[in-house]
Amino acid sequence: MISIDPYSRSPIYEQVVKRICELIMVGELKKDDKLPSVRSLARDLGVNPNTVQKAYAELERGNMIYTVSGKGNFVGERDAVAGRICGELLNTVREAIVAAYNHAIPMAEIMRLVEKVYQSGGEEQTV
Amino acid sequence: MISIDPYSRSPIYEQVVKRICELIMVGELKKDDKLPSVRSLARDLGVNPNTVQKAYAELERGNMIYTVSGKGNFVGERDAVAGRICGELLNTVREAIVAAYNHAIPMAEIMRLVEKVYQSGGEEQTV
Amino acid sequence: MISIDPYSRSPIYEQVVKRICELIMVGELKKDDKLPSVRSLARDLGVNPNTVQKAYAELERGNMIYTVSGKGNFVGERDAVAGRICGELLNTVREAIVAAYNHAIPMAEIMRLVEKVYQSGGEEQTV
Amino acid sequence: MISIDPYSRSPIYEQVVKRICELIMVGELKKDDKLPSVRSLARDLGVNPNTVQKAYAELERGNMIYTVSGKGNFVGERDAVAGRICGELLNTVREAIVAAYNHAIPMAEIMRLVEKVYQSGGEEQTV
DNA sequence: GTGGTCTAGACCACA
DNA sequence: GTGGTCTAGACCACA
Repeated sequence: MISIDPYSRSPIYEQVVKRICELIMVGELKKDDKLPSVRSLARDLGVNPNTVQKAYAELERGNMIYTVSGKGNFVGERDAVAGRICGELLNTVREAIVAAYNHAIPMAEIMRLVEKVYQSGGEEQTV
Repeated sequence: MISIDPYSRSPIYEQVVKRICELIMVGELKKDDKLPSVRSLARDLGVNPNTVQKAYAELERGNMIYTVSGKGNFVGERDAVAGRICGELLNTVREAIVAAYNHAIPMAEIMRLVEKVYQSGGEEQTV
Repeated sequence: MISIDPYSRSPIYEQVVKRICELIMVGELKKDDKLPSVRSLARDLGVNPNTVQKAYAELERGNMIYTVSGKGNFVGERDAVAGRICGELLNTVREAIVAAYNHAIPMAEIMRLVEKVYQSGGEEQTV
Repeated sequence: MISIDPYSRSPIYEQVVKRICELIMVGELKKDDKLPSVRSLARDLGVNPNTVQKAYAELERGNMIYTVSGKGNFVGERDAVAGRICGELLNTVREAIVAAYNHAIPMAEIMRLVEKVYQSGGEEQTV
C-alpha cells in the first residue's frame, strides 16, 4: 500500500506522509487501524528507520496518527487529515494555478486538465 | 519589474527564472530585449551575483534567453518559453491536481478554485 | 478506584504509581490495606502484568507499600508517601513555575491558576 | 546564552527549544536576530548537529524562528512564542498543580512556592 | 559558508 | 516486540 519513488525530488519522508494521508482520506486506513511499525515499514521501503520515524513524527504532530507507547502507531481522526489537506493541499493547487495564470496559460486549458485527471482516475504519477 | 521574496522557501534563482518567464509570456519582455546585467540585477535585488548568474544560466539552457559575449543577455523566442512552460508548468499543475484527486477532494472544488484565481486576476502571491 | 489512560504519553506504570500515591495521600487507602494483586489489577486495567509489577516495585522501593511474600502487597506508612511527595511532586511544581518565570509569565497569572484549580476541585485531567 | 544539562531526562533538543523560547520571551533575542548556525551551536554545546537541527526544525514549525535558505535561522515574531507558551506552558503548570491538589498538598504551600520562585529570580535549575 | 535529508547503527524506556 | 533520542558522518542545494 505504501511505496516511494527514490528518484523523486521530494524527500522520502514527505512521500510517506503524503501517501498515508491519502490512504486515510480515501478510507483504506480507518480510525484506530494499526500502521506498520517504524522498523518493518523501513525494511519494506528499503530506507532507514529514521526516515520513517520522521514521517510518523510529522503525522503525529498533525494529529493524523497517534502513538501508544510500546504498542505502535495508529490512525487518528479522519477529520484531522481533512483539516490539514484543505489547509495545505488546496494551497499548493492554488499556487500552481496562479503560476499558470501569470504565464498567460488560458483557463480553458487548466479546466481541461482538471477534467482529464479526474476522469482518468488520477493514474498519473503523483510526486 | 522583477522582485523576489527572500523569505520564501523556493530558491531565489528559481524565483528570478520564473519571473522572467512570466514577463516574456505576458509580453512585457519581447524578443531581443536586453535584460539587466547580472551585476545590476543582483544589486537591485540585494542578492549575490552568483544567484542571478545561476538564474540566467538556467534561462539560457532552456533557450529562453541568449548571451552575446561582451554585450549582455537578451530575450529569445517566446515559443521557447511557451515550450518549456507547457512541459514543466502544466506538469506541476497536473501533479497538484492528482494529489487533490488522491485525497478525495471533489473536482468541483478544484474547478471553483480555478475560476476564482482567473477572475481575481491571479493577484495572490505565487511563490 | 484506579484507572489509566492508555493513550497518554506518560507511561502506564507511572500512572499507576501516581494514582496509588494519591489514594494513600487522600486517605482512601490506609495503612496495611491490601492492594489488588498484580494479576487482578492488570486484568482490570487491561494491561500487561509486567507493567503493574513495575509500578508495585517502584512503590515498594519508595517504602510506600510493602510485600508479604505469598500474601500480597499492602499499604505502608502514609508518611513515607508524604516524604516522597514533598521530595518529588513539589519539585515538579517548582520546575513548572520556574519555567513560567523564565518565560516572563507574570506571577499573578500563576496565582490565579492555583486558585482556580483548588477551587474547582482539581477536576481537570492529571496525566 | 544557551546551555544544556546532558544528565537531564528531558531530551537535549527540547532543552534547546525551551531555552531559545525563553530568550525570545525575555527579550534577549529580538525579532530578526540571527541565531547561531546549526553547526556552530552544535559545536558549542558538544552535541551532534542533527540534534540542534531537530530543535530548530521544531522552533520553525511553531513559527518561532524562520529559515532563510543559505543564510541561517532568524528570530520570528515574539507573539508566536507567547502563543505557544500560553498554550503549552500554562498547561504544564496546571497539570503540576492538579497533581499537588490530588495529593492533598495544601494550597498555601503552593502559593508560598510560587512567591519564593518569583522573588528569588527563578534561579533554581529549570529542566 | 548555510540548512535539509539520509544512512548506519547505538542505546533507552516501555509493554 | 514497540517508538524516541542521539551520534557520526555523508551528500545535496543554495547563497
